[in-house]
Amino acid sequence: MNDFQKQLNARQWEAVSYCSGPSLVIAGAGSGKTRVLTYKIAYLLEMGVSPFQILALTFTNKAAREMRDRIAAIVGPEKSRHLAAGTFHSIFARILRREAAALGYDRDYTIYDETDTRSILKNIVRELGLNDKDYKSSKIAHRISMAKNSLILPDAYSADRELIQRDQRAQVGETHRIYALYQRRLQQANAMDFDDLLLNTYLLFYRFPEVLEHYRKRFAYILVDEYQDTNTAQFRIIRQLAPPEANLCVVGDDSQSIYGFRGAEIGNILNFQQVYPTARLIKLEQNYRSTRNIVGAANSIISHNQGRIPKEVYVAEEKEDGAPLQIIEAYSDKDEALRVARQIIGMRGRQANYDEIAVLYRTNAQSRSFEEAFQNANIPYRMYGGLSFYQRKEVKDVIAYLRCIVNPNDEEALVRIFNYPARGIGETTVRKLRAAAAEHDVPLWDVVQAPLDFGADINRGTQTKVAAFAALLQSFQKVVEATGAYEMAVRVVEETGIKRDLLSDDSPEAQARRENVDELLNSIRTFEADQLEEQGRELALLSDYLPQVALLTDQDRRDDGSPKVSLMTIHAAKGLEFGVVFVVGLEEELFPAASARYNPREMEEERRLFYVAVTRAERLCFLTYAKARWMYGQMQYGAPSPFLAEIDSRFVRKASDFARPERAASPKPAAQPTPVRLRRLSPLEQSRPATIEQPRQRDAIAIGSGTLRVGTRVEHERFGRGTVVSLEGSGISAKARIAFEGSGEKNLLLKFAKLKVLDV
DNA sequence: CAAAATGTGGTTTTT
DNA sequence: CCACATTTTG
Repeated sequence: MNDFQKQLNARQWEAVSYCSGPSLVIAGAGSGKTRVLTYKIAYLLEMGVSPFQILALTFTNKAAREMRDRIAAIVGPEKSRHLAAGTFHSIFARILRREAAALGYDRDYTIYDETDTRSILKNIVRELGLNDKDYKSSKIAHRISMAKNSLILPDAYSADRELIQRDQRAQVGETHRIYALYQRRLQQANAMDFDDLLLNTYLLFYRFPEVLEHYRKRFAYILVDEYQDTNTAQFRIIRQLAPPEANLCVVGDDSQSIYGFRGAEIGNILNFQQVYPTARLIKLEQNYRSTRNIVGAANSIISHNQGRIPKEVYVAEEKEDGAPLQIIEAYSDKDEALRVARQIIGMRGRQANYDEIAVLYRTNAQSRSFEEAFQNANIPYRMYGGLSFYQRKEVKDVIAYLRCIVNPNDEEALVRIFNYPARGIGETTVRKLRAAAAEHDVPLWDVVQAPLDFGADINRGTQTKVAAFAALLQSFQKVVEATGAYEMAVRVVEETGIKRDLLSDDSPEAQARRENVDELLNSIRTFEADQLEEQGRELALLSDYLPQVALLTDQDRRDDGSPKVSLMTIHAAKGLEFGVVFVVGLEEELFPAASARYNPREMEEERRLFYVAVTRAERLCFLTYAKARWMYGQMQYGAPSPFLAEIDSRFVRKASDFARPERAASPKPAAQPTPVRLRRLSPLEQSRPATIEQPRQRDAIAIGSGTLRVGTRVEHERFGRGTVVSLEGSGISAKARIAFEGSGEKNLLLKFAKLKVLDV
């Protein structure tokens, strides 16, 4: 115990040892937050608290795994084994499984992913006869998700005039009806989407106080990581489980709240003390990660935000100043990537190894030029994000089979595998079967097993095929309760013809597909082995495997471990640290994102994102921007990000235009870059993009429906009515800047934008 | 039923 | 420009 205290600073120790009542730990970037969480749990265990009584909630599997591993390393695997430490979703999924019946679900419910959701929404939109231009599945999915995250059920949604009006303004006034149907369909399929795992947990506790009481008693100590990212549903569940005087410890940093766009409520952390008035506030402000320059720069960035929990992150006396942040200007996105590559080559071996370096960008689309440049320069890299392993077609296909076997009502999975591998059951047949199911209001699986009973009009040959398909699934279902998950999966791959299908093709792509399926099978085997060993079970079933695989992401996969430069979005980098960080694409319109420009709340989130990016760096931080960027098939010219000017000039240097990137061969680093004082851009400069060859300003440009001049009133399909502010370029590169009523100013390529001239 | 043509839209996304 | 989704075509 004394040991713990010695390994922590005073604040950290206070956070660890304060266990009687609620506490709010504000953990500045690099202040040892994970350390506090793990030591706190270890401390509780050492104090004799039973692991069963501790609930630790995180946002990622990775964070949960790390926490468990580190605790196990301190107190040993025995004591840490039975901790309820996991993501909100996985812990709640387990509770919901146990209590499924209370909510009218079966314990083997399926967890639907976004793809499943989108596909259902598309069907509903079609059935309701709504036009899918306005009712795009992504848009509807987002609205429904936001509602669920705010604990708004379909009935409440329909009754909420404000919500309905907001939807109507966005041309999706029927969203509430879609939502209601969507929920019905999920229930029918015995399925929950990600948001339901939270929503239904809340409902469970709300409707069944005795169930809540049970979990309240059980979880005497609750810890929450990354509290600034909780949404309303998560907050309300925490409040259910932890009454005002409970031993609740939430840890987070309001300055690192970057998921507002997804429903995270920064207010949860800002107002914590109002909900838990007796909460002890502990601030961890000493940064152990970064140099003085980096911390100074980060502080100056975040100081431009209003509405923060006051704190000043500082650096220990003995920590070095380090190099100032270096701003690198490039001519184009390609040039930017090239300069970054040269820097990396230059410092390789001396200042940093590949795996200590990260390139962080605002959008995934920016990764391309870096991939190219790194390939040319022979720099090994690993890209995070992009499409996940579990989203690959072949992986999803196998999982779809497994899902159907465990939960035959899982309609999305059933439809997916109907004709894979090809068995001559075409679209028409599926449509007929689904129609029959809808008409009789029964699960699709019932119709599949006896099409004629439900009046599905299909011919003799097709009937045979459908019957064979049904028999195949039934044969699996019969044995699934008594067969290990791995054996089941292997049998599926072999007996359904998936294996044959994959082997029939010897293209490199098919080879990759086989490897992916192999990897999936291996992961199932590993899962089973872990279960047998850890839980001391005799058999790990598919129904044990599926709930957790649905909650896995690509980040949960290991790679080969050879040193590589990391390429990722800033969002993906949260919680990580690197010796050297390149924050790239610091341009107006890109970072901060153009859409945030007129919205102070979003601007603050963008700024926090920038703060997160810079604070990932331990020793060196580079900030780069390109004066021109290839985007949407056009060269776009932009100005440097206004964020650059917000950094206190003491902590940055701008690389002189003549300073060459260091050469690998040179014994000493190149000459110190010349300091440049960043000043705020005057309004005039801001409005004029810093272009190399500025496109000519134009007085008038003719388009299909008339002639555009400054001041011309126009209408755009998506953005509505607006007024032309300026015109430039000609031919295919003709552009207009238009101030839209409601959606702000936009630069449009006339080649693409279908504008209608309104007045004459 | 798959390949080819055409259309579309294009932040971030821990689960 | 490029990734994708949908529609058309052999």
